[in-house]
Amino acid sequence: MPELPEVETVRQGLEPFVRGALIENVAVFRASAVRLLLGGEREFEAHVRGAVLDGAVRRGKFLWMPLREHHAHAGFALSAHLGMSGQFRVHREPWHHAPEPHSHCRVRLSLETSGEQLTLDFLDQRTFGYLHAERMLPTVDGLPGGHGSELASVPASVAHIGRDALDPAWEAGEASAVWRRGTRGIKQVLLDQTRISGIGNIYADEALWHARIHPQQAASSLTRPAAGRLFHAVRSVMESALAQGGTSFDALYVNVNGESGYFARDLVAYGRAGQACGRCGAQITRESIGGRSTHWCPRCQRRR
DNA sequence: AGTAGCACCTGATTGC
DNA sequence: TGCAATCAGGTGCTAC
Repeated sequence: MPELPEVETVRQGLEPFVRGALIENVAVFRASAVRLLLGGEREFEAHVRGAVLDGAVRRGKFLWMPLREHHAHAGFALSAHLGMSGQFRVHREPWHHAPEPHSHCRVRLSLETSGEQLTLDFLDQRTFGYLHAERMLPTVDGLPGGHGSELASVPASVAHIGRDALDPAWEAGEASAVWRRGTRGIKQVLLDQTRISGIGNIYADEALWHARIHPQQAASSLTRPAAGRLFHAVRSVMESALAQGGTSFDALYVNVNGESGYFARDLVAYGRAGQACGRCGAQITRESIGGRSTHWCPRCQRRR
């Protein structure tokens, strides 16, 4: 569910609350919502309790909060993946005055930051998301590991993913060289987080519509101009969505204050099967590709 | 090495 | 009304 614009909205929302915040207490309500190298929620709790968070960083759909260099926590981060339905919610009340945890609340943290006591909940209906306490590794290229930090390091579980779709130092030519490898259709390549990180099912369909490319066109056959159009379409769609706080269809995606995003109004392909294409008027088609429902205009996105 | 298929979950909606 | 089937923003492991 949450793709790059939604995760970035969450990151920006968390940032002011978690920079310099001390984790005073932790409660894990569902053991499988936390991971640790050696396992066990007790160990997770012991690991993060007493740590000081140093801001919020994102690469692709992965989020993390580095732990400030300080005795046991040096070189570690509290990382998170929202999966299909994860969310962070900030309550500006201390632990004992915060609302009863929601039935989907998997982990609750109490934070102390510049004199204010906060309660930070991690909710996740479908439980594909998780929190993780893990070691930071240096990035292979020495470049900053993620959006929101200058540090050239990423959590171990993030090390395998590709460049962030909004990485300002990434250029269309480099991206298309990465995409062209292999035999799959371009949509499946866009969803492969090792080739480009941050795109999910909504924005893949949206970007392909804007670039007028058929989702099943072999990635290896993309012309240079088509790859360039796609690269820019990915960025402009993601930037527009971010400016509107992301796409919310229901309560499963909201920001840290519980507010929805408004990009659903601007979707031109995703979820519009049977409706008229906004460019040519043909009916938008929907079909399953690689196990994901895929929407495109059969007239202006031709396979070549 | 690259790729397809499936497992991991809960809950809302659809159809009989 | 009840119940089963289907679908949903994602990732990672396994077996080819």
